[in-house]
Amino acid sequence: MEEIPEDLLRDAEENGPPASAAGGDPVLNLEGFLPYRLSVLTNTVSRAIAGAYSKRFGLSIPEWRVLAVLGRFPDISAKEVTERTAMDKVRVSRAVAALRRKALIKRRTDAQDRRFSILRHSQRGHRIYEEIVPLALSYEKRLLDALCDEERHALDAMLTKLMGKARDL
Amino acid sequence: MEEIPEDLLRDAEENGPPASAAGGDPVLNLEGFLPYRLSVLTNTVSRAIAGAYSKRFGLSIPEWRVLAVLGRFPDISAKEVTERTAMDKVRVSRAVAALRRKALIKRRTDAQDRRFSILRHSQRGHRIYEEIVPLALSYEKRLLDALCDEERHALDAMLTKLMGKARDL
DNA sequence: ATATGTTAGTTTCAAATGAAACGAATTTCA
DNA sequence: TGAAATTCGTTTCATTTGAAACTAACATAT
Repeated sequence: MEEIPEDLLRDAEENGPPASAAGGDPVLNLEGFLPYRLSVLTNTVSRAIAGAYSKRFGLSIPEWRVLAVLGRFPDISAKEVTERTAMDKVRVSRAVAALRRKALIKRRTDAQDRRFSILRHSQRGHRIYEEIVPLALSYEKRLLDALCDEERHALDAMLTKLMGKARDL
Repeated sequence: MEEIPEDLLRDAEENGPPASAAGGDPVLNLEGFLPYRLSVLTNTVSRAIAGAYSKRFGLSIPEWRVLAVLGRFPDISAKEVTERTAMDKVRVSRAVAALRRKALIKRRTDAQDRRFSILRHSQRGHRIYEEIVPLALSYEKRLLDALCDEERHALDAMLTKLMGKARDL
């Protein structure tokens, strides 16, 4: 791994800051910090979903995402998959390779521009997709049970606004 | 890397599903699927923050989180850091090692129970923390500019509810 | 006391990740 | 034309990650 010189592992300074931040020092409350809360919520949700799908179907999250987007948009290129899944092209390339290895998707080459691939479900891939979709929707539904109908609409709008803002910053 | 047998790389089946999902087949709209939207938003936000802090201060996200939680709760153990950051103990262990290597935190050993460490900022670590906190808060503020005050309160409540629900599922 | 079990934190190892380099196909422009 | 630049997708390589194994310290029970 990495060498850790023994002298650097000793306490670096004998006098640290006071035990509780004194004066008007800025303090960040991690458990109320939006980026942190989003991260924890997302990881919890992703883990739950990934756990279920990887156990049952042997799919990683990137693989499932490619399968999902091809369910809605068959015959698109890897390039378009990257745009629609917000994954980088390396991840997409590897997910596509894995799905092809498992014979869950098929690839043709675009005759007009031979740099582009044309991807779609295989029959097996489509069957798995159709098996997963209700599970995914059910999980989302149960998660949204935490909110009333009005809140769900508000959340929808807010996520759109936040995403727009985040893209700008 | 991994061998991909040539025969598996060929199209697995000649007849896939129809180009657009026919009949009442379940279709999942990825761009409206809550777990996916959360993931994209979180990754966008995390990347923005991580980029700024790693460039300016050479901190990874786990390192920054440890520094952040120690700013609010000095003299806690690595165990308590894992609880307060929602990171697993391996990540915390490595982040703590890295921060000690950079002399940004100090570690003592609990005299009552010598399995526990007692962690706190070094002076340098505290200065960096105090430099980052306003940046973090400013980013959060600008992100929340996308919402009105009422929405901010509603979002706060909804995130709490969703997190509770996600933990249950 | 001593054996068994539990907990805090580290290390190991294999897999996932992403930046950068790359090859192939296409476009641009002199 | 054909040389340079661009784009799609893959591969390489170094870093990050986490599950499992591990060590050290402590707790419990016999």
